[in-house]
Amino acid sequence: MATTLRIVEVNKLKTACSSCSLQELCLPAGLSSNELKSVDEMIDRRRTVKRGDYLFRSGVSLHSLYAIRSGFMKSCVLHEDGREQVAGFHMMGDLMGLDAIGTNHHLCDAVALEDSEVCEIPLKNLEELSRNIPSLQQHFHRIMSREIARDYGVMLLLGSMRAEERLAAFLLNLSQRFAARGYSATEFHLRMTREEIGSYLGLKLETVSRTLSHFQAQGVIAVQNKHLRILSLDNLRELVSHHSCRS
Amino acid sequence: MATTLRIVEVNKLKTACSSCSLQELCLPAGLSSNELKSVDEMIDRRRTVKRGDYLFRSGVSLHSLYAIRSGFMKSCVLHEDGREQVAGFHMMGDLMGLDAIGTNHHLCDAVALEDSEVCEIPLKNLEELSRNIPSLQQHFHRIMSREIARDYGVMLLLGSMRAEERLAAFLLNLSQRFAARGYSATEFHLRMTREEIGSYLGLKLETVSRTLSHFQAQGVIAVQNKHLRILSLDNLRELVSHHSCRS
DNA sequence: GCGGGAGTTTGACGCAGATCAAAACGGGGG
DNA sequence: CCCCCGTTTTGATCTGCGTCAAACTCCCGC
Repeated sequence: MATTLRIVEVNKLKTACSSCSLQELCLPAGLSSNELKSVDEMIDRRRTVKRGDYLFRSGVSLHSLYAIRSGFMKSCVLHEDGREQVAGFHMMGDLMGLDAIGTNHHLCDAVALEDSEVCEIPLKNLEELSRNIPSLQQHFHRIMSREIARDYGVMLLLGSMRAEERLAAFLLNLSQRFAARGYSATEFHLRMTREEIGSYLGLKLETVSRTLSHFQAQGVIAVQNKHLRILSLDNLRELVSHHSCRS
Repeated sequence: MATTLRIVEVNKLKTACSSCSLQELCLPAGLSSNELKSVDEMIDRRRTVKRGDYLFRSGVSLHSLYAIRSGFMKSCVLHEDGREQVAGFHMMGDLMGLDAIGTNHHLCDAVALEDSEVCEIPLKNLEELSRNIPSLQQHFHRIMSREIARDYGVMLLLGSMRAEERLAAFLLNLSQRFAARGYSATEFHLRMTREEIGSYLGLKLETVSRTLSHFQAQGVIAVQNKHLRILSLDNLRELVSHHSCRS
């Protein structure tokens, strides 16, 4: 894995929040046009991150939160002994950097899995603005809380599911998230490698590959390299909790 | 496991935040006495929860966050198929219920592992007050963020550690948290069963028991039933990342 | 103090998934 | 267009932990 720390800044060209198609993912509903204007001003700048580059690295101090406008990223926690684990995959509308507020230092790496574009939101600005716009404050709290909820789901997955269930849950989760963004729920491009999937799911890449092949043999999905088509969402849902009938 | 839903409310007897020994865990430093007074008023009431009782249950709507004043609790996420997993253990100074802000419904059960006392903090009050007291706002954000950071740690543990490492990490974590609260870092009472530890760590109770016995045989700890003494914190630290020398 | 049920320990065995290995594939750069 | 290297697939074997089972301990209520 290349370890170039190349962070490319491109345009200040501001696509205003008010005209952003991700508005309803990113911002609370029902902001007045005045409030929208304040939010626009809060966004520091836009930044592009090329595939393979870091948006931020573990250990560096927190400057801003980042809302993903386009592209696809992963976040990786690292253990002191060099072990590394993918903590999440992030797509348009997701907010990154929340884990760093507590200590003021990022505790995971954020790496672009394809060329991506993010909005940089200085935490100070967000905090100040949310003091004045209650619905923004609530929205921000909800976003943080949802991240906690997501993490609980991952813990459940890692702690009590077998390989097939993990993979099925993973595919369903991607499916839902793509669907929520207006893309197909049943056909999409996996932007991460088998190894990254494995790392996220606590499995080895061979197991991921084998399990995908197995799903394909069962006619639940069709995979060809990174192109994935879900043939039966229902079967996939059954797989999530079907295989282990123990306590 | 008894499933009585018995929530006992006892006294409104208010131990003011200003005289609470957990103040520095719970609240930001440097509040004026006026601000402290506002915080006092924000706290709705105190509640006691008997060992085995629920503080809140998964699915019910969020009323308040709960700060633990004394005692020990666990939170359990449940999967639709009945599987259940311990998502965390919580002690004095910890804030519970953060996962529910996103959906307004609790997504885990909170159960007392010993008689406990909590402060009930209506979310609305907290939000309003933190709009007026910036340091409180920041503090709250930090607390949520730290929960996310903690979850990342658990994900790392569940996704990439072997049984010995998990248990060692778990004991070290308890040790640190007790120490931070002024208790012994090397000698404490495990309030949870082997099964609950296992559930939290993604292991079976037999594995937990065996691994503890193994640690004892190595002279790293001394366990007798729920009483635990750490004989060498350093050895324990080595165990966390020593055993697996792979990528 | 005594009985019983929940919690714990320990042993024997099996299996899901890790590990090792090798071949096939694919796509990006020259 | 072709080469090359990173990725994926598939097979064979190994192993850590789960599973099943049985005995033992500790409380708690009577």
